[in-house]
Amino acid sequence: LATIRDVASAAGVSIATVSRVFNRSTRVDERTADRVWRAAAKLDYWPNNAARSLTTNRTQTLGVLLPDLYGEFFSEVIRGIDRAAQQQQFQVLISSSHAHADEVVAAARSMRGRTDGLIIMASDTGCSEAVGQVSRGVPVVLINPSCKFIECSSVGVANFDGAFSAVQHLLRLGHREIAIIKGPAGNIDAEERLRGFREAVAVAGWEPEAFLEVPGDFTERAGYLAAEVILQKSPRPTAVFAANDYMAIGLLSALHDVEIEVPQQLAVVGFDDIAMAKYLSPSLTTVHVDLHKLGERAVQLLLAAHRSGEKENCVREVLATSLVVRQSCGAAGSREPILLKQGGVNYFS
Amino acid sequence: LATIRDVASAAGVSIATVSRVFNRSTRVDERTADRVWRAAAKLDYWPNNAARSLTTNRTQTLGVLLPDLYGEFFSEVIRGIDRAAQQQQFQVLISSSHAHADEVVAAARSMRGRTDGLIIMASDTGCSEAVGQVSRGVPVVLINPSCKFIECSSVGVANFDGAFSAVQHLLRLGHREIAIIKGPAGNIDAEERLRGFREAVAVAGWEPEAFLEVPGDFTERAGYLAAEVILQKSPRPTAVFAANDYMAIGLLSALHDVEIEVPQQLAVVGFDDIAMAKYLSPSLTTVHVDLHKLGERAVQLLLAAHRSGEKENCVREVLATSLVVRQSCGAAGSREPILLKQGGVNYFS
DNA sequence: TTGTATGCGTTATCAT
DNA sequence: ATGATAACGCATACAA
Repeated sequence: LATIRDVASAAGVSIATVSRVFNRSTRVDERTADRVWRAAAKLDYWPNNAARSLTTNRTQTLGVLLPDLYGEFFSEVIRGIDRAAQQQQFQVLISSSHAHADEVVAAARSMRGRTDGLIIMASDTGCSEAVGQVSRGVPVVLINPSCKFIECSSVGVANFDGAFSAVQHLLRLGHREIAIIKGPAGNIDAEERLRGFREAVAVAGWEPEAFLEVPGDFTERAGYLAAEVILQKSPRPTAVFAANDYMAIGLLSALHDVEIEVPQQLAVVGFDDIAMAKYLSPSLTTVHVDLHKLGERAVQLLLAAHRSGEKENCVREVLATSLVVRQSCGAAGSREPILLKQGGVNYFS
Repeated sequence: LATIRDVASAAGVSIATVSRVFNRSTRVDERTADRVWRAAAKLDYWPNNAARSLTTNRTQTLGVLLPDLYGEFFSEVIRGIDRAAQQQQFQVLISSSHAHADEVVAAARSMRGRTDGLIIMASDTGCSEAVGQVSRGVPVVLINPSCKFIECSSVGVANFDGAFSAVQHLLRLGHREIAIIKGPAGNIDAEERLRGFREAVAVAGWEPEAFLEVPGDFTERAGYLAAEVILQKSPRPTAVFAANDYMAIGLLSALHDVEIEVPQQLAVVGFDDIAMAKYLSPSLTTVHVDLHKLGERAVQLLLAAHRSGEKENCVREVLATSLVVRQSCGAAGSREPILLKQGGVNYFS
């Protein structure tokens, strides 16, 4: 593989000139530059990024640390990250399966020297020191921060508000026996959504303690298994708020299997509005979250910090949610003619 | 940020010793090593990977070039790649939105010096020279190779076989008017699936020319719009083979909107078996592809080439497909009790 | 406009 | 077992 020296000698110039041509740093004589480009093309030369970042101390790369890659949730966030990064000529170094604090620290370390900054998603509480330790050297942006006390920019989702409005909607429809399928313990999103559920109940003048809370872990399986608990309670709930869509989907499967009609016999609401939600039957009423934007904003905050010399004060953003009323909660919900509603534009964008 | 020199002086040793401790290369006196670890911990030191890879010429990173990141297809492939890479202590550098040949070349170049190898997915035909040019310097593995003539390892999907068996199934159910919604022109997957469709028809003793072929581009929208064309044809088709699941989903939406019953009035079969397929109503009969394994095998082939000094002969693998018969094609298909079938294990793994 | 020379943080090859 | 030092490929301050 050709180096800058090969090109220099092939073009009859010094390596400094070759460097200048590739970096467009100083004015170079047009004919000299031309010779350089030719030589480079012939030798199939392109600067070695490892060497380049060693001298410049910039990598044009940002690292992304995720707990997992499964499902539409992460998929969409990554897509947002990738697009925003690409727009700024940045590359993306991904590393997943980091649930615990020590794994996050290890992954962050192993990226040292390869990234200009880190986007970390660690929804499990107890990652505080981990992030604190990591964020000393490199600018860090948190997605769905699990701790409010860290000095670190972050972008999150209005979990509380979303859950609150979803449950409020059920209450307004007349439901008085509402169950929740909770997310995993120690997960900040899960806890906030639970808080929103309880608050909506309390504000409506009821006792949250009287409402059934079924444990779950954000997997479809948990939603499926929750069905039994819910159906056995007496008086039987007339509505269920699942803390995420996958659990709602599992619940719908179970209800289908035991031939319980949704929403007539049991109303169901989810959270996240993954792509699948509108294709289910009945289509799923859920809390919409702009996951793409979540990733995009994380990148923008990170690059802002990176450019301002990392000394900026930390910025904390929270993305608003909106309730998407479909069929699974009864009443107003209807199956929308999916495509026609979008007009002529490509609705994938 | 601390460097190896800081640690060396803090521990009262030379930088060579620090390097040795971190690389476990030579035997180092236990007490000396201990001093080094302590000093490193105190200074929060970790080797700079850019510098390391400059001298070792290894990056422990593999690059992934994709045309897009949208949808479950890419999501699952990436997940397979990430897991396999992580298992081998490799990191993953992602770059998407590379539809055209020149973009692939540019992306590959911009990764020079940061990766030990490249996984490229460029299903568009005409990327031959691009890949040929790229694969000179770095080991490359192609996913769904668009050209059989390149000297390069690859792992693909049995598109032809999958389409063939899907259409054969429809023919066996008695359908004689079958339409296909095609994938984008120039896409190798789309072309192979079309070929499988035609061949199945021909083998059954019919004229492929007499069967309706509706253009599409793998998007849901295309499937939705195809409905009109299909329903207007006379005699009206009794079955449709969509070249991927997203188009099948779009078609199902349209049929729902105009109140055509599936499968009674029109049978539908898809391709890919994305997670959503089994939750649709009716659940979608489709050709299953192990996308996770696709990514995994790509990594394994790449690392094998990387370790063997890149001089190995190219290996070409093709992953088999299997038809998953559900409700949308009528007859045998039934809605399976999704979770119960999986037993007690976590079926996400 | 162009060339020379230094340093980036490491690993690896010699020494000792 | 440990230390000195030469690469690695490039950017850049300085000199010409």
